[in-house]
Amino acid sequence: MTVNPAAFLLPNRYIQHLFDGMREGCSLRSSAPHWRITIATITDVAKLAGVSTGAVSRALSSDKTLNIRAETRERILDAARTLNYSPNHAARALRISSSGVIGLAVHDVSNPIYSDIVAGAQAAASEFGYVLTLADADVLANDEQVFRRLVSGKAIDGILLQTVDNSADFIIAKTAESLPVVVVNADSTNPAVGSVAVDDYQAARLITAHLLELGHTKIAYFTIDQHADRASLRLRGWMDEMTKAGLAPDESLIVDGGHTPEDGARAMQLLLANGPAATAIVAANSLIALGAMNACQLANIQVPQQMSIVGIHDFPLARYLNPGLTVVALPLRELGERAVRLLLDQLDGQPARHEKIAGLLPTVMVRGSSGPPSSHPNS
Amino acid sequence: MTVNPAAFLLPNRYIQHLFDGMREGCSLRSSAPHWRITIATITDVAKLAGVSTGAVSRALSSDKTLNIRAETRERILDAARTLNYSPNHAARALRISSSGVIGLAVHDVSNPIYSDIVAGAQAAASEFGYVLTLADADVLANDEQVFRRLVSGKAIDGILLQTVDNSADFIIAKTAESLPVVVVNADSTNPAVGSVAVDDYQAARLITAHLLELGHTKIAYFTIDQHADRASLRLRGWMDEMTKAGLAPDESLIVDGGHTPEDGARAMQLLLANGPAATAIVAANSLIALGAMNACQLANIQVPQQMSIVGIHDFPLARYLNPGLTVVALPLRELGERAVRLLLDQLDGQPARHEKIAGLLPTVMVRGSSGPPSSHPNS
DNA sequence: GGTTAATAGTAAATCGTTTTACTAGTATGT
DNA sequence: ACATACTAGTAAAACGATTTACTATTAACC
Repeated sequence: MTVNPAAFLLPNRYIQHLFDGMREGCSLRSSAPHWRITIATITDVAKLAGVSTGAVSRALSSDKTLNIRAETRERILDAARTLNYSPNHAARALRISSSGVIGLAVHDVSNPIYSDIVAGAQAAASEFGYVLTLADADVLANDEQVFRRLVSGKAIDGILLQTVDNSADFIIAKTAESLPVVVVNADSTNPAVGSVAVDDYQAARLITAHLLELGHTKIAYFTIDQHADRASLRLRGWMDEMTKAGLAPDESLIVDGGHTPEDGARAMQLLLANGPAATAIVAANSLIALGAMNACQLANIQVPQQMSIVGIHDFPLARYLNPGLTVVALPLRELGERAVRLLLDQLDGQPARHEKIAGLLPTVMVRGSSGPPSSHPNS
Repeated sequence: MTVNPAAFLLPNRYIQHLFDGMREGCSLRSSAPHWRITIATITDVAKLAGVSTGAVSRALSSDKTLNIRAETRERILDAARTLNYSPNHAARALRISSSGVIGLAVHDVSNPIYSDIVAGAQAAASEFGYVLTLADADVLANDEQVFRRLVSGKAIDGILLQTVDNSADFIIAKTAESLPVVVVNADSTNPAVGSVAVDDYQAARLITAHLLELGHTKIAYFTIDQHADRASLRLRGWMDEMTKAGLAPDESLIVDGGHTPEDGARAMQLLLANGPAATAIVAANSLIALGAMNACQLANIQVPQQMSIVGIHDFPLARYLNPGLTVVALPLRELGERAVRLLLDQLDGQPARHEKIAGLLPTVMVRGSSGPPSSHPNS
């Protein structure tokens, strides 16, 4: 969310070596006469070095089975550098039938909940020399052409799918027949489809425990209407933690939270209108929590003095809310990274795996929106 | 920022026609034996229809110069449907030397300020049958390999660059020699590079006018340290509007605002510590405004009663802040769309153009963070 | 009946790589 | 002197689409 201050688009230190020796004079067959620089092909390099294209290809990829004199190798490398050669992506992809591109279908790029996943995937992909193409899942769903071009046209080697509900099971299964697929933060029953997930259950328990420690006993839960499986894990986390504390979770404390701030505000109004006197709320996602907090402000209910509100998942702006939103942070960046690794393993021919991110536990970020209940001795 | 409620990943209605007729039985030469479905090539279609591959290609692209019987054409179309054929992306790209992919180099996908641009570009790209590859500008800058693969490898047909400062001018010029380039929300002095920008000057004037109308006379300005040219336009907008109102803009009212919420908070503390008694602040970007608002809360200064704060650029969470942040909304979605159109025009061989988005004026979104000054009769 | 024109396609080159199989030439061993 | 092995590469066939130039066949016209 914050801009990296050191992030120049293309810093000066980059300029030197990148364009050294780039120049004209390569084979001219571009159909677009207005580009001044023509891109060198492997044939240009071969000619300049006085060898065959095969030798160039094998030298540049340091093929061990190629017998070549050190001097010749140097000549080839020099020629490649001089012409600023880099293999044509399409030709290479066609020959080796692999594009070096992986797709990430995401619902809403601007949703802060997903941006960490994207960042993690981006990092892991480029670490392994892959390029990440961000496809809008809605576009994919609505535009058959684009989807076909990507999947059937072999434009991508594999795809990371972020599902929001379970209605896509069939299509995932079908896609997985022609392409490696990993579903992100969802469980997959399909053995051909890999999956990674964070520990939603633990996260819900931890954040509920935080409220219990503050002395709350009447803790409501705002559900999320997406990710059926993930949602039930979070709900169960709240339930189990309540039960463990000797508080039988009251059915009336569970409110339908939707998934947007607007939905969260509605849920809050509902709770205030006819619910029991809850003193705290666990929202199944932070956007819901945000809406709930907003509704409290409109209804003149002090947060956290009269109502503590916490969310599941941290996002960069959460600490700048007034009050700052207490949340449990999920390792979503790591989720994105692991998803890419899983996909690359499948590309290597390994069977699909199902992982849960266990190493990095969810952590509670205490901010202003949670405090002891007003009836509690601490208050 | 909010999730589109209708956004299933791949809705059921999509399933029917997409995979109708997908089946096995095509030519088998996949090197990965664990994928059950092999993708059909144009040769498979030609064989099934009993024609040459040339006929298939020309029929599917509805080549006008092809003389073909309606019956034969039907047979070809049927065969393509049956095999669920879709042209191999790499082969096609190699032959026509155009990938159908455009790159968008963005700094921080998760920055809410940029997400509208991405969404607009995404929409426009897929409208014209292009795929958008989101490249992280930092990765591009740090990883020569990736950049070369994209640019010199012809993996993308053109690139949209979002610059943050002017240090990249040289590299942009160099890139523009081999690829069409459009810089987004920045001015370009290079005639070979296209550019689109919103009306930052008007935006600053409008939001300043809003504060003046409320009765403020001591309006401070928090500068932004990026986008040198854009930044000065915003500053000039504030200055001119102040001057027009007969208020000679006091130099001490201009504070260095940085570009993150943290920077904004620091600027606020500086203003409070030794500045004159400003009653309102125009922040050159909304993240700065957010930080400033946060600092006020920590310093126990009521917003907007004791201090009005407004920002330039709207983002989805702005209305859920407490109080909601008054901003001037920039047509950034349109900016992304126009950038893509400009790039596609350049791909068509048209010269690079420089556009300012004039049709859609910036609009002031009044929320809770701005109000009349306490000393004003209205208050 | 012979020329021209339209119809209905096809054959083959091409895009730029990668990779397999092969070939000269030289060196080694017996 | 002959077979064997090594060195230092090369030639050519893919990969899957597009496109240009061409070819049969039939029809029309004078």
